[in-house]
Amino acid sequence: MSIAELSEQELIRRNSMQKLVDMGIDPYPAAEFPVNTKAIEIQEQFEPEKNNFQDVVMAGRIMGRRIMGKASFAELQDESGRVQLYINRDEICPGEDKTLYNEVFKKLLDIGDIVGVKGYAFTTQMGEKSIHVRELTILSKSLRPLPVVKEKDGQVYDAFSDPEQRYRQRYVDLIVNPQVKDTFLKRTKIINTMRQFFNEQGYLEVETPILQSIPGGAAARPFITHHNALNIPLYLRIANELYLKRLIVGGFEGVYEFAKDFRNEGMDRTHNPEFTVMEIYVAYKDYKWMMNFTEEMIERVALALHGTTEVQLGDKIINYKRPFRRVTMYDAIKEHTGYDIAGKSEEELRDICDKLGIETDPSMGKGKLIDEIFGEKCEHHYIQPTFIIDYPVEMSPLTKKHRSVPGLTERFELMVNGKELANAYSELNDPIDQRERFEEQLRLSEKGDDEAMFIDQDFLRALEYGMPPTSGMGIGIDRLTMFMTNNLSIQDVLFFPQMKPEKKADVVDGDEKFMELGMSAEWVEVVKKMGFKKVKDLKEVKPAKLFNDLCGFNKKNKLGLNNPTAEEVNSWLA
RNA sequence: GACUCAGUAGCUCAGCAGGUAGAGCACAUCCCUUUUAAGGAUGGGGUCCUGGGUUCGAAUCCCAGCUGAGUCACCA
Repeated sequence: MSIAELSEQELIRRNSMQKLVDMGIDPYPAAEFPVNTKAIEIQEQFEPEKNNFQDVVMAGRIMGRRIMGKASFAELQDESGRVQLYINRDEICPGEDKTLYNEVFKKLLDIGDIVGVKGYAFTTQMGEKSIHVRELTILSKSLRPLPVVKEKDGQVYDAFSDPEQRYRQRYVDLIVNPQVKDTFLKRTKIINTMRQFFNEQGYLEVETPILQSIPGGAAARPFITHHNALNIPLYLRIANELYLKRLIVGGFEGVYEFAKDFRNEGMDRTHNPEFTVMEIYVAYKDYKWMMNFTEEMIERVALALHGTTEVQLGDKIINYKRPFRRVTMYDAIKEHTGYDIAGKSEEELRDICDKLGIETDPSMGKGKLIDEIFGEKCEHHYIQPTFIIDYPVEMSPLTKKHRSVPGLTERFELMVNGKELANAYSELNDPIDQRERFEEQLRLSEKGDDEAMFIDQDFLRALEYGMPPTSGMGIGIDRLTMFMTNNLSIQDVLFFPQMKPEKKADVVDGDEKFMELGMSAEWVEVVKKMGFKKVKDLKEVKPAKLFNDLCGFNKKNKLGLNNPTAEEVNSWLA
């Protein structure tokens, strides 16, 4: 990287690093630095009268400094939080040589540097628990200035808040915004709580293929890739449902997977092209059992995270205390539109849609029409956790037909805050019925429904061997995390949300290419700083304009260079 | 994909009846007490997102593009 591209502060930090090296201090030492205390332990457990923490070794990042003559304070931040350091010149430099304090600490260290300290805990006159530092070790020099976020009385100043930068440079976001770190700690706790719940029941955590030759188990546009050795197309999975069911056929009675799925569709605050779903399948159960299981799981997650079932979400409080309300889809539609759609034909449904002001198109079948009515008129009303049950068969090609109501299936979706959180069925295990449903999907596809499912012949073969009655459930982990951590955007619960790639800097011609034109090195730097990255770009400018701009730049930036003559500039561009 | 808003110093943001680019923090030099959004003094730092246009003159007005956010469309 050429000097011209670095900011003043970056140059200063690089110089500081070089000075450290010149003093014989390695800015990136290799040796282990064994730590015995975390910041949070000092904050929570240090008591002066107990005289504990008198021999601590800590490491972390310097997040703030207050330098006063021969004593200073600094904020050390480790994974657990922050603790104040007290550094006294004559203690870290007992002899005549005060270099470590005056030079190394005061001048060469910066906010963002990673250091190790040895010392003892004490309380300052202001009453803050702190570490009295006896020994200071540089563990890693930081070459880029970190945003400095300050806070007083809960008020945050100069927050690092630009969403683009926060998502692109999540590492910076995590360093300076503690609530961000907290969200991700909670995300892991959600997953751990669920995993523990499943393992207690003896269910088996499994892994199934991400690269699939038939993208099945859901209706969505897949990402496509190509396998060279086999010379076949492969798809990134849109769901893992069909593989988990194959394992139930194989004799496992409870399997689950935390799975990344991929869908090549639009992105917004609730959709990312790759996202995490947990799917679980349990043999000899039905969707009623699964409802109880699901609400127990979710209540448990809420309690593990918050110690209560009541969780803030935006301006609402969601109460995850079970049992959740259960409403059939028909009742939901009756409740919010006044129409009883039981037994209605496709034509009648289309008519109802017209009356409700819902747009339809001819490719929509009965199921799709009902789905539209529910989505437009009902879904957003279900703020508190509610199971919507018994979906029309047309919308549920993998679901067993309802045991008593014709035209419906044994399916539920869990709605929270007006959004789908989980989806579950009594799984269709009748291979003849399943084949017919797939063929119906094929007809929909030919009719123009581009999200209809493919037929997976091997899956049908598996069902023909016999799958026990099974209930399965899938739950969006990203969405669950959003609900449980009060984040309204999926980007805030993914470490690295998908972004358009940053424009990579244009390729820059080497200095020597410019110098071949007859330019001196100092002017090459000026020309590059003015934005000419290639010799070619330079040649496109009129010599007179370049001459003017060069002299102007020299003057404006007080470079103090001797201006070239117009003839010289002419000769460069010749 | 459509519309709306935004892009100015390392960070947060002012400046927009067009007339020499500003503040706070951060940074540098100096003073300093166990200080805490530390304080005081001085100073350096900018392709005002990019490219066109209007104009004697554009950060500011107009057009196009890039990136992001929001709304909608699409989408379990």
